[in-house]
Amino acid sequence: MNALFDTISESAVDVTPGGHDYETVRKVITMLSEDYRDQPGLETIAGELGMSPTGLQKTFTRWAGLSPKAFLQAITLDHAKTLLGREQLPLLDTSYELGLSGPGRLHDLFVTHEAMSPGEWKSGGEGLVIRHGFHPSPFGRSLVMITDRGLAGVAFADEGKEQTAFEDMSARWPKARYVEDQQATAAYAKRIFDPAEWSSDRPLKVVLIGTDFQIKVWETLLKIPFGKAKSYSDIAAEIGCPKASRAVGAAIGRNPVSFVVPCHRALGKSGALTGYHWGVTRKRAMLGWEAGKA
DNA sequence: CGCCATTAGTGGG
DNA sequence: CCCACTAATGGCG
Repeated sequence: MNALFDTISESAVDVTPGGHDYETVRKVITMLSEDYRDQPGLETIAGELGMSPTGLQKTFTRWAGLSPKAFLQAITLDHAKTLLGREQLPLLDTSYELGLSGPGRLHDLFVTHEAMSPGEWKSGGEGLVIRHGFHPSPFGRSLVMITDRGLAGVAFADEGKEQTAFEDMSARWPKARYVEDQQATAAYAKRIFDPAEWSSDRPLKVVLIGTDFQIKVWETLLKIPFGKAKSYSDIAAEIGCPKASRAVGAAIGRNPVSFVVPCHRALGKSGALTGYHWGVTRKRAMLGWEAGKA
């Protein structure tokens, strides 16, 4: 189908250069979110996109692991509420102490993290060398940033907006030295977006650069298992600041390592998506995608 | 009831 | 001052 298969091959997810599948999915999600009152059918949507219903069906299933109908089900408010329901995590979880995300679920992205202290990054990343590159992902083009201590940033850009994403990220550590190095970041991209690469044997090293409060919030996000979600207020309670849910939201919004630190798994108490730094549509896509793999 | 819109309280940066 | 929150309140089918 696509002759230009790149380094990330043989996966069920959309890893085609340019993230073509995601582009289709993004449009569908946008349409559904706008017209959710009058439930456009598969035919209508396909028509709008200039695709055949079967073609759309195929693209969808390849991307999400779900039929469009099931996907629609997976991104409703109702489903989001289900993600929030039940299941309290033990407050002191062993895997958390080890810095692993999630209690041993087979297909989860295992992460070891290290916090960079305020003193170290306060200078705006002075002395820090950050290598970066863009790569296709199931959620559009992703910008991956690494230091010699591990992964430091993951961002997303729609077609043609790469520069914006880069500026957004580099503004966070204005004094760091930025070096383009696609070769180095490609390995990370592959690890991050292909579930087949997720394994506890070979944890992904992440360096979290933020304030104490932010780090606490991000660590809490890392404990939310794949395919689940928590409300901002749950997270606030868990870090011992039950009234700070709004501040939690702000901290989550500053998470520099999107997707890896699963900020898309934070929802409003009602199940509403409420916001996402790289666009609520992308958040909806991530939750739907996880629903298809969970 | 249920679904908005508005408001006040809130804590971190 | 800004903000990816939330519970309470009041209006309107």
